Amino acid sequence: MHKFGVQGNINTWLDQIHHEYKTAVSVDCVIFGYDHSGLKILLIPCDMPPFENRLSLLGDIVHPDETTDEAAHRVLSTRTGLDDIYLEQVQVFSDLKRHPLSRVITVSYYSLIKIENDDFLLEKDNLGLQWKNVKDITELAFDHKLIMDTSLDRLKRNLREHPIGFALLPSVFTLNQLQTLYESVLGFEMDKRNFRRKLGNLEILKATGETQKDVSHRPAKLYYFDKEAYEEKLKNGFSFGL
Amino acid sequence: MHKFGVQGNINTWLDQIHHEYKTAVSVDCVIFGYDHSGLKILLIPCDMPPFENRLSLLGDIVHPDETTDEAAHRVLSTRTGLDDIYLEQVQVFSDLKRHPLSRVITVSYYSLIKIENDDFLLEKDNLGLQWKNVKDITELAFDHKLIMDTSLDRLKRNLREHPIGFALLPSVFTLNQLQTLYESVLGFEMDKRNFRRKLGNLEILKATGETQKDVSHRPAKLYYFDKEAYEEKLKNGFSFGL
DNA sequence: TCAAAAGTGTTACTTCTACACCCATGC
DNA sequence: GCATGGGTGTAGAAGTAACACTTTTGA
Repeated sequence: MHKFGVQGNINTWLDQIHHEYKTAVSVDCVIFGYDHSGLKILLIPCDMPPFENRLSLLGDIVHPDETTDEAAHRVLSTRTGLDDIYLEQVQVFSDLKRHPLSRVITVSYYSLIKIENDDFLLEKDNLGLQWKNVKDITELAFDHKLIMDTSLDRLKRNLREHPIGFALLPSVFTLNQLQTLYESVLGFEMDKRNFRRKLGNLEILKATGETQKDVSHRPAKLYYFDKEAYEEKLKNGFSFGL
Repeated sequence: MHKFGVQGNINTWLDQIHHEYKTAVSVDCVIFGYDHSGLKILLIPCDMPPFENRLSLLGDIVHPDETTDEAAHRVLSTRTGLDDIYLEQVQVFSDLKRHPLSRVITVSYYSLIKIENDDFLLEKDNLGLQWKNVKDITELAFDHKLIMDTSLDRLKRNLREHPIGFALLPSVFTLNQLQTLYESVLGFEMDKRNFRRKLGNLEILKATGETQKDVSHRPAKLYYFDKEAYEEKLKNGFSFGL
C-alpha cells in the first residue's frame, strides 16, 4: 500500500466521486420514557428478515433536503405527534454488515419524553409501537441493542451533568419522584437528605405551592424546573451537577 | 402534513429507497498536536471554490468497504504514516449547504499525535500540509472552523476525565510539560503543588529514573504514562480526574 | 553568583457522606 | 391508631485551594 498523501483531500476531490461512493444514511432514535416501573424505550416490531421476531428502534432514512437533526425530529414528531422534544445526537454506527439489505450508515439520537403524553400509541398507523422496560431488553433488530446501550451510557452521564431528568417527568413533580428517577436510571441509591440539599443549593426548582392529592400519607410538595432561572445561572458560570 | 406513522420504519422500508436518497459521506479529522508554543492542528490548503485561500481539515469520502472509523484511520495513516493514533468520533455535521459541490454529510473525528513525529510534513505528496496554532485560526474552508471548535470542546472535556494528554507529549516528559499542556489547552493556570499531588495520587505515572539533559537549571525528572497500571486500576473502579 | 525552573507541606475552607427521628395524611 | 412516605440537621471525613521557600543546574 502507498504510504503518503496519495488520495486527495475530500474537499478538493469531491467532483471525482461517482455514485458508488454514495450510501444510504439513516437516523435511529432511542426514545426514553420513565414511569414508576422504571426507564423504558419506545420500540416497534421489525418485519425485515432475518429480524421478523424482534423489536427495533424508530428510525428512517435521511432525506436529501434535511439535516440528520431534522430527520430525527421528523421521526419523533411523525410517530408521537410531539414537538419540542429533548433530542441529542449520540454517534454514528457504520458497520458494513449492520443492515441486511445494503450498506446503511446510521446516526443515532436519544430523546426524552414525558410518558404521560403517550396517546399516540393508540393511533392506527402506530400498530405495535410499544414501551419496553430497558432492563427487560436483551435483543433488538439490527445493531439496535448496541445503539441502545451506547445511548443509555450517554444518558447516564448527561443526567448527572445537565438538568435533563425533568424532561422524563411530568411538568410538576415531587422531590421523591425525581430522586427515584435518578436512582432507577443510574442504578444506585442516593441519600434522601443529601439529594435534597444539593437540589436546594442549585436553586433551579420552584415550588408550585401545591401538594399531592389523594395519597394515603403526608402529601409531598410539588415542584417544577425553572428553566429561566437555570439559564440565567448558566450565564454566570454555574454548572449543574448531581 | 400528516401526523402519525405514515412513513415506515427505515428497517422495513429500505427496499423502497432508491438512489436519490443516497448521499456522499465523508470523515474530517481534527488532528491535534502540541508543543511549547501551544495546541496546534494539522491543515492543508483547499483548492475548491470558493475556499481557494483557506485551509481545511484532512478528510476523505468514506469508501463502500470501510466503516467511518476505518476511513478516519485511513486518512490519518495515509497522511502521516502513523498508526495506532488516538482517535475519537465527535459528531455528524449534515447542514445542507455545508459543501458547495453537493450534499456531503461528514463525520468528524479528533485525534492526538506526538508532534515530534512529523517527518511526514516533508513528503512530496503532502505539499502545503502544515501545523497551525489553534489560537491563530479564525477561519477555515467549509464548516471546518465549527468542526474544530466542537472538537476542541470535546478535547477539553476529555482531557480532564481521561488520561489522553500523554498522547500529545513525547513518550517521556516532565511534570511541568504536562501541566503546561493542561494549562494551555484548558485556558487557565493550575497550582503546581496541587497538580503534582493529584497526579501522585493517581499512581499512573512512573519515573524513568532519568532527568532532563542540557537545561540551564535544575533538571526535571522524566516520567512516562504507565498504561498497564492505569488499566488495572480501571478494573477496580478507579476513575481518572484532573 | 545569578538566573531559571525543580521540587516540596501545611492550613483553612468547602464539599461529601453517613445517619434517625418526627410529621401529615388516608384508611 | 397504624401504615406510609414526607420532610429535616449535624458531625466527621475527604477533597480542594491558596500559599513561599530551598534546591540544582548552566552560564
